[in-house]
Amino acid sequence: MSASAVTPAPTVGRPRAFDMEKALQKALEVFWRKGYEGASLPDLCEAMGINKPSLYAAFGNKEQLFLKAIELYENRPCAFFYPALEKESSYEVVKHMLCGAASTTADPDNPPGCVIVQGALACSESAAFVKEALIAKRRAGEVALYTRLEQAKADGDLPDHSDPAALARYIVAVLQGMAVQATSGANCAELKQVADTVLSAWPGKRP
Amino acid sequence: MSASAVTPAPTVGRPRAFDMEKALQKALEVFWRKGYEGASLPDLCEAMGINKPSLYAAFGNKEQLFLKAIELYENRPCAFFYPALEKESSYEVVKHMLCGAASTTADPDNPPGCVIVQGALACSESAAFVKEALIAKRRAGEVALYTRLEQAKADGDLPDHSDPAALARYIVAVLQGMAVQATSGANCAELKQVADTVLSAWPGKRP
DNA sequence: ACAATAATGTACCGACTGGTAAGTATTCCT
DNA sequence: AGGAATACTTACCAGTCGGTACATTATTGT
Repeated sequence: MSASAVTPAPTVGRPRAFDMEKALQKALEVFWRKGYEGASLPDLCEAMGINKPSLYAAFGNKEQLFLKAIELYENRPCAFFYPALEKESSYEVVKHMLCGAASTTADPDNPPGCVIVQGALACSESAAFVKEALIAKRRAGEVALYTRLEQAKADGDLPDHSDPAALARYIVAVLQGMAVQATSGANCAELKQVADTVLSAWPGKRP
Repeated sequence: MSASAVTPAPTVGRPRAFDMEKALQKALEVFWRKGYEGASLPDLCEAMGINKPSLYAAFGNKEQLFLKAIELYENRPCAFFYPALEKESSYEVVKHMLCGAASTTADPDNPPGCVIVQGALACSESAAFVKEALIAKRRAGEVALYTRLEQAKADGDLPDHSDPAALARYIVAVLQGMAVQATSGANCAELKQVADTVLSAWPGKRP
């Protein structure tokens, strides 16, 4: 499923002079900070330490580079999301998501916010495909949480009158709002206060 | 304070062939849908029904046009926010904000979302001024709500142990998250469910 | 040693970006 | 009627955009 499996390392020819994953990491930082359209090819090349032909040979084009950077984002900085679904109670699921979002979106070692939110929120028609891809990622997260909360309701963890779809949408809205707050300069402690506010009123059972 | 007061309508010379406010309304729609950088001058001119020299003569440049469009946005589609602060109880303040946001960001007659959120969330350096201006607008809203919730606490509307700053940040995060959800395709009913979820756990007194 | 293969650096491409110079048309004031 | 003032239209500007052609360099297999 990794890129090297799709494009196996060639045995002949001049070897690549840069580390693809490190370059992708640098590209992610640029897209994260500037968005898909705000990140120019010179921006990306400078950060990645390569030039345009190398970028195109290794990653296809700007759009494919972005999609690969998003894949890396989901596996590294944003790796807290799907594992949180495995927690035993809905309270802990939500707690891990909210605290993970607070830590990640306001991490001083990374650009502020969430690239899946701000990568292509409002953009020109030429970025429509990327915008739709990010919408799909956001919806997938919401659906996964919804499914988990359905199970919590079936388990008796959430009360009978609760609406898992509405709760999932609510939590996802808070996560996305925290990302916006991070780009506005909110720090981790401030975002954790938001998380605590949500958790203090969570209808599910406590651990 | 309006533009016509700063630039009084001239009594001599060829009269302007278009309605400045209607043109500004059209520009707002383009910026709302595409963001500051995603909206090109041909996009804006076509929607406004004028050509570039007329745009520059009437509005200055793209940046000033954007700032004037945002001003219009605050006075029209987003006019619910500051009046909501006048409501008698913190519950009603928050209710009006959440319901107003649900109606505005998912209004089928307007682009989805909130231009103050998505107008310049992640962008290139050349849009830094616009980005900072939008951050300031978002913070101003949060501060205004914070001040109102401080008063609610002093009034005994909110419990003594409550933290108005954290509550204001929480509500603003939900509002911004709702805007992101609207750009992802959420409709008004779905966003109202988010609003209801927040309101059902609001710590303030009910009307 | 030599072909085959692949990555690199340079230099370029057409299209588009925000912005403007200059000439023309329309109005008010005298 | 004529001048002054303003807006409109056309055509253009330099700079940047994403993307690539081409020659060069570095490696492997024979």
